[in-house]
Amino acid sequence: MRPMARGRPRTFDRDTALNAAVHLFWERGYEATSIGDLTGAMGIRPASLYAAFGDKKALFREAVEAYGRSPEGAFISNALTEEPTARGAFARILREAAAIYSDRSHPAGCLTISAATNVTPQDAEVEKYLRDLRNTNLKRFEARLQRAKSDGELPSTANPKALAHYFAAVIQGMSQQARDGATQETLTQIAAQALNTWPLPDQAPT
Amino acid sequence: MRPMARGRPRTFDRDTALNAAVHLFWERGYEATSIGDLTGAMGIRPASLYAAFGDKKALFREAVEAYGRSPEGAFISNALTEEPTARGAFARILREAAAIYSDRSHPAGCLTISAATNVTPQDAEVEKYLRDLRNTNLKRFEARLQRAKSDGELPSTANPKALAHYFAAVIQGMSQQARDGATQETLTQIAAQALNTWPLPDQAPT
DNA sequence: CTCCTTCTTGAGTGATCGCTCAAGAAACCG
DNA sequence: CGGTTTCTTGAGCGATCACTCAAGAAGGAG
Repeated sequence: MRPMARGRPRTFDRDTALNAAVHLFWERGYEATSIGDLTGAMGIRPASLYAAFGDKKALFREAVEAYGRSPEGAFISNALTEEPTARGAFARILREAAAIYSDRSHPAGCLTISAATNVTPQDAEVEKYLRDLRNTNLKRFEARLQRAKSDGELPSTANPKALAHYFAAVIQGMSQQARDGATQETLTQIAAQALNTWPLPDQAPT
Repeated sequence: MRPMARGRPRTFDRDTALNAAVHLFWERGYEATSIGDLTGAMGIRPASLYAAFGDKKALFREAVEAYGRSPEGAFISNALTEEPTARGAFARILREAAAIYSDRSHPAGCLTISAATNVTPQDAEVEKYLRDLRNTNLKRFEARLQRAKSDGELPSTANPKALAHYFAAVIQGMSQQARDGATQETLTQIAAQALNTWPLPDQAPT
């Protein structure tokens, strides 16, 4: 049960403020975004931020989780669970990445890929947090491709782990290209080229 | 002519100190590396650093230039100028990237790709400096592929710009994978998969 | 030797970092 | 109404940031 609200109510919308933090972390990354930047964008004072979210690292983790629930952050998981074939899943992932990473209504590229690249040793746990997320996605890729191999969608010579790393690398490269200014058209061409390597299935016996 | 050395000579080796700076910037990136980190690794005091290199941004630019002259930073340019065919050049680039990015004798991945991903607005020029380097490499890729198309090495249907972005994305993804812990074997498999998409030449008339 | 130049040393600049605290304000409960 | 709880406000904490300065040290020139 949700306890009754007691005391002075919060004067700002927590989700709205969190979305502002997502935007800033997405654009600049963890350490390059200061508490002052955050309170400015969220429209609150530092003490309110700390009362509502804990400290900067806890706010960042909440921001990453919120990003992961948003359409821009969830499209990979959605494709993996919704598409019946592995090829369909990766084709959709690449196509949607091209559209989302270059969408100018939000920062370019992927927050999980680029928000904690340059950190001081004291924030190494933040870097590890995102790296673990990336490597978890890698394992999901590999598991989906292993299933495709077992199902016969991929040939018996296919290497699920190598293919998983390959598609992960292409997606991370597309994120970087988007942050460097690539258009949706260009990213879509990268995606199409990447999908050209999809292994042909075993020849049916004649 | 080199002017005569006057005044008290420098007590440290400038190139050795610069290499220490390269290593730190490569590992952590521009803003996550403090002057204190640098002076500690270089074995000098702040005033000596400023006397020898100017300010932090000038030191970073010198470090990037030194990286670009090192084998780890020059291998792409070397392959483009030394290999007679475009396919040979990109095959070599991908193969060497797999070896260099995962080499544990220095930080993982590519400095140009990862050293200025997360910067505050006041250091935006540093981010732009590396981005311009990346986009210059992209143009070199495109020019080499355009030449291959003119030479008939690539089919008349090939899209040099799209291929350039594709290979750049794969290389940037390989750098990220290396920083996330991928081994040389895994990176080599990514490289092989990427090269599988090389367009087949026009069929010779029969 | 003295003079001149340049580098090194040690201390310290103002600004910004993440974060906190005391006091006041705004809700509900009885 | 008073009492309790929680949030907001404004000021400011110690630490670290990039950077600088005055004084001294180490070389060549004359």
